[in-house]
Amino acid sequence: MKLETVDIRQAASAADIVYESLRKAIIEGELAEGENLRQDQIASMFNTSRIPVREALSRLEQNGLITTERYKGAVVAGLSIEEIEEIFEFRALVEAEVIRLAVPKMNARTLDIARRHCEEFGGEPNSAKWGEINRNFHYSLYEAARRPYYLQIVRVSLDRIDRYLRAQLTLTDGMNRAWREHQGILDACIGGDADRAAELTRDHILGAGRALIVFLEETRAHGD
Amino acid sequence: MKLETVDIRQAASAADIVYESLRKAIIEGELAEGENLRQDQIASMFNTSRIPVREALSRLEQNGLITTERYKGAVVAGLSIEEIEEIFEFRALVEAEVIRLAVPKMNARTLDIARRHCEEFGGEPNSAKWGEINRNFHYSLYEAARRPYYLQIVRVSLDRIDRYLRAQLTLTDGMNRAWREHQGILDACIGGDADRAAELTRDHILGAGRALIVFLEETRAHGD
DNA sequence: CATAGAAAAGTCGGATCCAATATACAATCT
DNA sequence: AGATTGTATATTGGATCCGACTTTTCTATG
Repeated sequence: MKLETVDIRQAASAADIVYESLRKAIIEGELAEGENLRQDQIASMFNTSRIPVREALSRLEQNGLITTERYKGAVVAGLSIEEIEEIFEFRALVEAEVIRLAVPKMNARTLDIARRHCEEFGGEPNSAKWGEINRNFHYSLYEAARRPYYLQIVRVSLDRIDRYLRAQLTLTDGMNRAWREHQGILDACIGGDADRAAELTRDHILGAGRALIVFLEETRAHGD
Repeated sequence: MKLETVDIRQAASAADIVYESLRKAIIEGELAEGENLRQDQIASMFNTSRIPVREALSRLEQNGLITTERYKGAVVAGLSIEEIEEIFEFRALVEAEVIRLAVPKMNARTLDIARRHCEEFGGEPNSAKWGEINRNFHYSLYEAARRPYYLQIVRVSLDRIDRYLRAQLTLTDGMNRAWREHQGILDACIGGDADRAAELTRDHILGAGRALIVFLEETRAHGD
């Protein structure tokens, strides 16, 4: 007898679940910058003890999403203008290289998936979904590079600024511009022009970063 | 009355201490690849309970130094040839950029410190100290870039391959070559030639990576 | 003697309990 | 009244205990 076996031990630990939930809540902006995270409170939300919560918080701190102070607790991390600039500069460097490495390895299927994500992006005015769609588009192209180490770092970098990006894109009219630039990047990939795809990706990220900085300097100057 | 004030809050938790100790032991190769890490064994070593140990292990896993499996425990992570290649490629990209950004900001003091680290490197045949000296040299130059985010990522990347690097450099004669290349990089920095410093750094890292791969393919092929 | 199955030991993840520290607030003194 | 000190509460970090799962060992049986 042959059975379709399923690995029942997906056994995501409680800590995994808490970690993923909090990560999602932070990058989507549900938990505001500076907000306190009480271990007890989180534990009761998830019907668990504080132990897995502490492990989750420890991981979040490693990834820069929260800061903790001994005997004081955890707060959602905010980023200074300088830190945001640095992260965008870094992303521009790394993601441009990733897509340069990816283009020669792309096949029709990759490009087709990316094209669908790109179109999806155009017709979607919902900001909550925007972040996911944006990620899907970029990652669908990056995957072809077969560079898991790069991608993991890109993911962590993006996590830290996703929240700000979304705010800026929905409040200003950055989404149309982002869409056009995505189309340009996709065209370069289809044409097999790795250098051009890299250059456009770099400009796309740096441009978004500059727009975000301008936006933040305005809002932060006028007190929220 | 004036007192010499001392911060009595020894800000290091037990988990911090365990984490740093294990990290050091792993990157210095004292804990061999594949070695099992038992929680209560480590706990008794540090005269503590398993709780801080678990937190330390969780952080080590986030940084890729160990892998854990539910109910089975943690083992020191090994890297495949492909993973090592990818990390070197990544380091070459990022560290070249960091030094390019750093050169225009270097002052006499920075260069003097770097020069001393470089000389120290030449006269030191002890492999245990080599890793530290190598790091000091590179970081003393990188610091000038004032890019904490880049540097943190460089640090984590280096942690993962430090062990292999050291093995290769002591068993083959890579140290003299590394020393010469360090001198070249330092000269470019002194001359204020950012592009040249970046190019040399890139070559330095990629060259070390290639040498390491050759070394590993030999040793791994012939069983240990 | 080999092997399947049961029992025992070892290990990990999570719950609960205790200690250390911080914060808020009331009491006291000038 | 204002500042300072003591106290009560809240919160975190660590220890111990318990249940789940894996691995190993032992035993019984063909």
